[in-house]
Amino acid sequence: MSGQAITPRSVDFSGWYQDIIREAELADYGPVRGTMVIRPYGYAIWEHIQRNLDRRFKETGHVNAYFPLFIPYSFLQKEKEHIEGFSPELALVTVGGGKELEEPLVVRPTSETIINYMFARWIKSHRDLPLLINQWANVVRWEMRTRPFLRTLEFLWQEGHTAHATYEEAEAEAQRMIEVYRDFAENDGAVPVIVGRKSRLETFAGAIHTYTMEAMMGDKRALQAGTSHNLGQNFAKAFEIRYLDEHNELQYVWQTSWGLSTRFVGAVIMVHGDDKGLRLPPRLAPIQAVIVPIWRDEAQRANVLAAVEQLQRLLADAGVRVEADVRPQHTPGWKFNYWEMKGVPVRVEIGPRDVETNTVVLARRDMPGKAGKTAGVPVEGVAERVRELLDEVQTALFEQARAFRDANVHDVRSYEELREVIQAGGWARGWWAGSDEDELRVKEETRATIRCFPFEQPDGEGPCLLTGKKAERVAIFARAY
RNA sequence: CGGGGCGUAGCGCAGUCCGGUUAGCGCGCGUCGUUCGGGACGACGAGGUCGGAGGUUCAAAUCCUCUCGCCCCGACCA
Repeated sequence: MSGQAITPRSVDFSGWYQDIIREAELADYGPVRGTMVIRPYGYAIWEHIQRNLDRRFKETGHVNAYFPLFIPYSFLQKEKEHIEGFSPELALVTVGGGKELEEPLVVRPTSETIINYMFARWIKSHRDLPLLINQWANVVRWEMRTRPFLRTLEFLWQEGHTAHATYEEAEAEAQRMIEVYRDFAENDGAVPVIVGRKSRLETFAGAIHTYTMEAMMGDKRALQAGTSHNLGQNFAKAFEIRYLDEHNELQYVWQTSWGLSTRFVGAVIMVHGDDKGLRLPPRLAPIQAVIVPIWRDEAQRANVLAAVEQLQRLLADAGVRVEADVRPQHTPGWKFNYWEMKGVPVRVEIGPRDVETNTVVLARRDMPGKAGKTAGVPVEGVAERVRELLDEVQTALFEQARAFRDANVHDVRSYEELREVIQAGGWARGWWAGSDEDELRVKEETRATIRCFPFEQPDGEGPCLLTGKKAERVAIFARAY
């Protein structure tokens, strides 16, 4: 912890992002290019992401399991589009125990193949369906260009894999899970998202439909924050996953897969962070309230520390994740800055004046300086007040991010308007009936891609912004991470 | 993989063009003292194979060759 000021966000977003990761002690670079060490504070955020997602998965009937890291290379080749999509970024193990392996092993880039291989052995009857499984795991994708949390050679995620009797059930599941992600992102992460379907070009390798939630970062670039796929019967046919239906006839299952990764930590940083550091949504914050004591002499110190201890217990008993920073070597001012860098949503200050009046000072991270500070808050009922404040911060962060997002999504009617909006860094929304080639052309000329066709669509139809043809839906274009 | 930049103390950098005492500075770190309501101050101190290898030279952080790594911008992607 060097304690230095970080690069201002407006000067160099990328530099700012990296500074935050270092200064808030979220992660460090690993010795191998493109790898990162997730440090305890960063990992704690991930643990809260896990906890909140896992609860939702269980509530929707899913169970956790674990599948192997190594996958026979031949498994990936069974699904044509899947292998084509992933082969450029595979890590292969060719030597084991000092001997050349007969068949190389793939370090999983995702687990559809190995999980579906197992599904084929487990699914016999319609009574075995639906099969709803999730796994928490690491995966490896040999990316060219890496960035902490957003794209690393190895990352942590969860991947859900399900099998159903009908297309309709699988489709419902794929959409249910993107809705679970949206609920999590917006309510726990305070990250507003636009949910929709990917274009054919952007659809997952091996899927028939890919759903996504797209979030706008502080530099207005888009980030795919979670995806859900309707895999149709592609893998079922590749792995012979069949069941006997009620009429004693063999049927292929219909499947989904869905994932959300440590990338979401990057989203939280880039959506909420400011020039003072991280701003964590209370529901994901490892520490929700930090107590900073203030004293001048030994007598005051004893009194203040006694009050701090009492306060800490009050808050902890009320279910607030609280920490007291009693380190003697730092001044209060230093600690204010330190915990602001760490993004702790609420700070409780307690000094001699407060002890005398049996009050505390509360400060909220989302509002800068004095505006977010309230003095003279009675200790009596302080836990309730802190809990309310945490809810207020949670809501405020979400509203702020949503206002920013909404202010930067622009409706466009022509290619010219689209170019202008993209050039200015915003998101462009417009009627689209273009072909894959048209989409590629837009990408080549503007570096923007179709992020999704939002579920939320305007009524009626309109002329395609590029071709002028009749379009039945709008697409959102943006430059993305 | 193309383009650009950079490797000197934990972090940020100066020194490199033009070779020459014991390689500096700020922050951080340790001890002691004074401090403490928005990044305190003083004194003393610890910390370096100058990314690596080879070469040129009386002498290399500095010049030459090779090499490794990291960051940024592109193409590819959660």
